[in-house]
Amino acid sequence: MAEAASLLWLRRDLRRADHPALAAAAEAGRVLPVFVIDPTFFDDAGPVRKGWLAATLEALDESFDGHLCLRHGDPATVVPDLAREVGATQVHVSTETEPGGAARDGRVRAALADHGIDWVETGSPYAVTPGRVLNRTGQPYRVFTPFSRAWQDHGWRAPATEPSGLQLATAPSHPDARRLVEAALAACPITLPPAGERAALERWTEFLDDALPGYDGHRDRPDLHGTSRLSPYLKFGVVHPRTLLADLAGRAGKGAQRYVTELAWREFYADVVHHNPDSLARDLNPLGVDYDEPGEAFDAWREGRTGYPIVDAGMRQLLAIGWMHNRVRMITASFLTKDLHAWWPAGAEHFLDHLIDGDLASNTHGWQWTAGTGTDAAPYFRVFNPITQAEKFDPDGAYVRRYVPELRHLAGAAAHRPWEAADGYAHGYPRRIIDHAAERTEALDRYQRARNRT
DNA sequence: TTTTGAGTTGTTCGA
DNA sequence: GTCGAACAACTCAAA
Repeated sequence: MAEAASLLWLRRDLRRADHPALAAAAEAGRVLPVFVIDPTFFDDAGPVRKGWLAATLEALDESFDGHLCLRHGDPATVVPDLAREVGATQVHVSTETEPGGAARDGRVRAALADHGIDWVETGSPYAVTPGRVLNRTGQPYRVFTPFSRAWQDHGWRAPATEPSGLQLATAPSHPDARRLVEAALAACPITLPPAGERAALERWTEFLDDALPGYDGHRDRPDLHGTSRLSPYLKFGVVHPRTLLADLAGRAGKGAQRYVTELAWREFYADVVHHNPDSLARDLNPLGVDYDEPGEAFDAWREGRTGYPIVDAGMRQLLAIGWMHNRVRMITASFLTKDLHAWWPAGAEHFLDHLIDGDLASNTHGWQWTAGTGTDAAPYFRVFNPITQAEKFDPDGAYVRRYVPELRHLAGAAAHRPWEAADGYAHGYPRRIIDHAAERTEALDRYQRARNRT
């Protein structure tokens, strides 16, 4: 059943609202929305990431009234084949800026050109497409704050209006693709948040009403619901940052400004990766520090049994719900890099495997920030103290008790120091695997030695 | 061109 | 308990 239509190949834009590429495709006539499960990316993904993608795809199919076409295979073959199958002369996409995806798009575009099919890019996953914010000498920014100012000065478009009278085309999904989605849902080891656009916008509305005024003060508190928890939706473009920025524009106050700044971080790291694609695999600013190979301590870190309550709570939260509070990401990352002296990619990979919001650019550069090898001119002496941090940001110990049952008998902040309680280890909580003060000194020594070598 | 000020998220020590 | 200084040195941006 061939019907002339434009293809809308969806990737990191799994939504209907505020979707410039959808609007552009609709202008050309009927639209066939398609998602291609690319083994190159899919096969290596962990069960949590696969599960979240699958749940998001199901919600997307529902929002397209069952018209989402699922295919499986190399997009350079699958997309041209599908275009010819339905007689499409245009393939519409949102620009992919991440290096791996951009390289793939280059191949798909070339394959389409062989068949005389047009490739049309409209919009990107960012308010400002990476590469567009430059300083006055035409160079990219490498420091966040100036970037953030220039990014806000640059500004962004108003949200795209949803095309009226959208005509959807139909093409059968591939049985393999359907099976993979169903299998991914069945194999997902955790309870996922509600997937899809409606759930994302409901969460956003709730956040605006309840938490935005206190966001600036509460965003650092893992024991509170002070953050928007929209990152899993931003990851697949279920909601676009421009939509959020438009909602924030009418709101005064520190909370709104702070949220804009947090969105700027996401855009900054995408921009840094755009200009430095190699920094996904290598240190942006190598320091030449000696690192230890991952061993038993690394396993203890991953499984949340380091004996440091806030670290273990964070690592267990990650495994339990596929998400970790940002403050705790920093604490656990500092622990791995500074207390256990591991090179950051081991930790970054573990995070990406388990986070439902795992974003390559933000994750990689967040880790490099912690390791002191990224964009920030990080003072080498910035080593997080897991106890001080816990007492500051989880003052009542509620976060620790939520994820570490062995410490639930310790009231208040005492949960952060089981070694000081007579019954601290009564319920099997592990002893500390390292001494923080000693490892802090060791980390500082290693950074010092590296500096002396250069 | 040169200079100056700033840089997400910290910790410790000593007064 | 609280507070300010010290912990180095470098890059970047803007005046």
